[in-house]
Amino acid sequence: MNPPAVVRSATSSAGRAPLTAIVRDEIIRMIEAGALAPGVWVNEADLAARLGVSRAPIREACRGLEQSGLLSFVVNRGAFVREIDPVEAAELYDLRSALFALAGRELAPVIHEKQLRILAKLLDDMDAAADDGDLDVYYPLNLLFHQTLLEFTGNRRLLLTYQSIIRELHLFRRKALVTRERMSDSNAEHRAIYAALRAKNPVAAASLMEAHVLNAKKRIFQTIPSREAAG
Amino acid sequence: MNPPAVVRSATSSAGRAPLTAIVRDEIIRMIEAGALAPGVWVNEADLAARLGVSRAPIREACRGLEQSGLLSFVVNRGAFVREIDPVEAAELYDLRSALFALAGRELAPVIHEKQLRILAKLLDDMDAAADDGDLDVYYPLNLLFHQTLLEFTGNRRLLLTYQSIIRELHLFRRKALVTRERMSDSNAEHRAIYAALRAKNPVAAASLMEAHVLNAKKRIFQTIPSREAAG
DNA sequence: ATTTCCAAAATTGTCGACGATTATTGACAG
DNA sequence: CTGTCAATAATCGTCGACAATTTTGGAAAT
Repeated sequence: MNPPAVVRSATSSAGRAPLTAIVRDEIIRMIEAGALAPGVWVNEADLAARLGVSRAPIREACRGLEQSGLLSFVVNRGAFVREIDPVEAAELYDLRSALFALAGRELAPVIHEKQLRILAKLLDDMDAAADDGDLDVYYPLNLLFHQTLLEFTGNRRLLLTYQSIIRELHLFRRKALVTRERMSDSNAEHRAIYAALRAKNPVAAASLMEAHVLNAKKRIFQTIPSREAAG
Repeated sequence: MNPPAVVRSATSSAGRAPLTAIVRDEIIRMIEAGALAPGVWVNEADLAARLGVSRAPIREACRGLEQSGLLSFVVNRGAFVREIDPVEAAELYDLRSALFALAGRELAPVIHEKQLRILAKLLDDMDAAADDGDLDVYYPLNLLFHQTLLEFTGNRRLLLTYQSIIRELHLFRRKALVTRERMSDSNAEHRAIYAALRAKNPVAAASLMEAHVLNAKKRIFQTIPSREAAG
């Protein structure tokens, strides 16, 4: 008999975290790592065995992930990682642009020096990565830059909704053609946003941040769709 | 006996809907009907007995509702209807205003005559209700008007996100002081929105719709908090 | 070789059960 | 009368089991 996987020790001291939460995070991790690609079927028994738990916490976690748009259930066939088609991806980009603009409008009046320094550091790092043409460095920094802006607003709800949309958008697996030039262009937009925030100009920040997301949308859809979706 | 692949309708052939979905809808209904007030504990065994099912579908449904912000789980104590505090309510209003503005921006360029007539009818009905000072008629019409605008955009994702926020906001149970005058003011804003849409002016529509939600926010927070939450 | 059919295997949806944790009751002391 | 604390009851989180449904694999037929 296989010993239970070492999973139950997330918070050891007090009452341990419910298995459902652990499973939920693990599935999210697998999706983001690519171990669970869009369209792929989620085998409950298999996951249960691998995590050393029963199917109940698995199913509860999947129901949560269904609601957050990462999984979809088909009756008597189980749960599947959702596939985002171009139409829905476009809708998600529009949503994201509106939320990002809102973040800018809320952040500009209240941003302070310490926060600006953190952003400036990220901008420099991204420029360095762009000069090297190193997407593996640029991409996470880019995500972090956006997320940091959202966090600085102090609007918890806005951050959560934004993150949820980003996760879903991640299921739209069309790779944009990322060139050194595009990274530089993108970071130039970041610097314009930074300037508007530093100037504490809500209207400019909102406008630039909205445009920034819509430009990203354009770049994705201008890229010729690759033939890799079929499995 | 191989039916064409297209008509795999979920209605008749494949038996009944999963219990989880039924339970989920029932809990939502109870919340909206006030049978489950914010802060109230959701008794799993009780619900299971009343609906004639086991606890498994109940728990799965609750996990979904947790993710959509209507319930919150406390370890070893179960699920509770969430309570929205003023801070979070304010955040939700801001989100809602951004989404409503986006709807206006997207709808204005594409709205057509048939849709405008439907809106005009709603406006007239709301004015009638406002003249009568009948909130019980005005309030549902008001909800319908907003939802219809979202539907007309054709942006499914936007509609879903908006509805989710509205549901959560419903958990912030502070009653605004609704007078005949306020209903008239509100509907005057509706008519301004209608005019901007009819003129196919995205900028004006977005701006008016954003302001409309922010005015509603103001009205809620100007109302003196009532002593009814505790219990 | 392809299609049709049917039994076997796999999987889902749902249920009841059990230990662990939390809430409640009620005796008892101050 | 009030507060403490143990015994009891209620509830949660989790598990394994089972019927219904779907998928699989291969034999039979075209």
